[in-house]
Amino acid sequence: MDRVAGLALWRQIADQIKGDISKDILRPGCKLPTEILLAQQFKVNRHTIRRSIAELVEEGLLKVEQGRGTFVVDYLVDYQLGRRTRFTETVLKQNKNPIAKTLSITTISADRDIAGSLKIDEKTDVFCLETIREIDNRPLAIGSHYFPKQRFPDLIEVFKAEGSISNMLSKFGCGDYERQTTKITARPPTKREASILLQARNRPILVTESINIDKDKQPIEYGVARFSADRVQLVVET
Amino acid sequence: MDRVAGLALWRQIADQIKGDISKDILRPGCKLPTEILLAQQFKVNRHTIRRSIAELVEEGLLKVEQGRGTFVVDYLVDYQLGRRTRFTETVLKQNKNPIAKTLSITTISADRDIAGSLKIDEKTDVFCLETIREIDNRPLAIGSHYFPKQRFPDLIEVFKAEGSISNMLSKFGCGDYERQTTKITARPPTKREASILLQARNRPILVTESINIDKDKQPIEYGVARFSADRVQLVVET
DNA sequence: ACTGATTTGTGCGTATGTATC
DNA sequence: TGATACATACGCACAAATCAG
Repeated sequence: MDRVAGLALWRQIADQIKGDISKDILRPGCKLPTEILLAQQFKVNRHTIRRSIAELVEEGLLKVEQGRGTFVVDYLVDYQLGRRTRFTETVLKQNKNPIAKTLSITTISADRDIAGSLKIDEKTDVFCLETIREIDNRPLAIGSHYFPKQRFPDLIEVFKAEGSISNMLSKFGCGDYERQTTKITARPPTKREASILLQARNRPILVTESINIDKDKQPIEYGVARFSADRVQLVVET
Repeated sequence: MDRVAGLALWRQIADQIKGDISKDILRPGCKLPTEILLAQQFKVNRHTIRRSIAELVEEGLLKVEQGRGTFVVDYLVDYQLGRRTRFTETVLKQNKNPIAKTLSITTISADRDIAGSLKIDEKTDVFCLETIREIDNRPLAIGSHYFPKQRFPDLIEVFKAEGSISNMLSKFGCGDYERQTTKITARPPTKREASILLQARNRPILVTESINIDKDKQPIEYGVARFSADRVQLVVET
C-alpha cells in the first residue's frame, strides 16, 4: 500500500479486494478473512479495513453479516414464477449461462403426493428425472421431475435424443405446457443436497413443488425443485 | 394395552396417540417422547411403537426427523400469493383464526430498498408498522410495512382508529390495492425473529418482499414478511 | 473441526398367533 | 391334521443424523 499518493488507503485496499473478486481469487459466496486479520495483512487499522468494506458493500460486491463474517455476494438469480416458467429462458434474460445436467432417470412407483398431483392411481409407474441446474458453473437447484409412464411410455429414449425436458415435451406435442400451481416452503438441506449444491448445512434451501399442465389442463409433470436459498430469489409478478 | 383382543397392539397404541392429539394433550408442533421412552411407557418393544408411528405418519398426523425426534404435524397454512393477497381472508378460508398484533409504529428514513420500492427519494420519511400475525394463537409471521409519509401524513391516527392495515388503506381510498410483485427468499432467523416466532434457530424462515400498488399503479406499501417456514406454505396459482 | 450423547433408521434372528389350503 | 404363508411382537446391534459443548 502506498501511504503517500493522493489516493486514500481505504480506497486502495477496496480496489485490491475488488480486483481479487474480478480475478476470481475471491469467489462468489466466499468468506473474507476477519476484519482483524485483514488489518494485520494490510498493516492498517481495523477502521481502515471497515471503511474499505463499507465501500464495497455500498457497491454491492460484499455483504456483511454481524457475528458471521463478510462475504463476497453470491450470484442472486431472480427466478420468475408464472404460467410460462422456463428455467433456461429466465436465466438467459439475466445474461447468465444456464446449464442443466441429468443426474439419473429411473422408474418408480407413484407415492401419494406424486399420484395426487399427476391425477393417476397410487403405485402406478412414473418416470423420475433428476437434474442439476447450474448458472455460470455454480449449482443453483436440484430438480426431481415426475412424468406418468402411461402417457409417455418412450420418455427415456425421447429425452436422451432431445437432451432437455422442454424439447422432450415438445416432441410429445406438449410444447405449450403451463405452470398451474407452485407451492413454496423452506427447510435445511439434507447432507446430499448440501453437497450437490455446494452450500453449508446451516443455510436453508427453498423447495418448490409445481404442477405443469398441457393445453387440455391435464397434469403432465410434477416437479420438486430444491434451490440454494442464498443464490436465488423467487419472483411472483401478479 | 390389551394383549388378547383381535386388535393389534400397535394399532391400539396408534389410536391412543391419535386420541391425545385430538384431545389437544399433544399439541401441533410438539415433540413426542423418544421411541425408547414410549416403548417403556406402553411396555412394548420399540418396533411396536415404530409400527404405530409409521401408521400415524401415513395418516399425516405425525412427522419423523432422524436424529431429532417425532413431532405432531404443525399447522401448515397455505398462504396464497396473488393480486389480491389479504392475510385475514386467506386464513379464514382455511377455517382458522387469524389475529394481527401491532408491535410498533415508528417513523424512519427510507433506505435504498424502501425508497426504490416505493418510488420515493432516499432518506425521505416513511412510517414503519411492525406486526405479528398469529393463527390459532400461534405466531406465523412478522411483518414490516412501510408507507410513504408524504402520501399518508396522518397514518398513525387513522391506523389506531381502524385497527388494521386493510381498513386503514380503505379510509385512505385505497381499499382496492393490489399486490404487484413478491420476492421470496429464505434464511436462518435472527435471535429476535426466532423468539417472536417461537421456533428453533436452526429452522429457516421464509422472507417475502412485496409491493402493493393502488389503482393508479402507484406503490403505496412496501412490506417485508418473515414466515416460520415450518408453519406455512406459499402458494402461487398461475 | 471434533467429541460424546441422544435419537431415529435398518437389519438380523427368533417366536407366536392366525388364516388358508 | 399338517403345511404354509403372513402378521405381530420381541431382543439385540449398529448406522446415520442431530445437537450441545
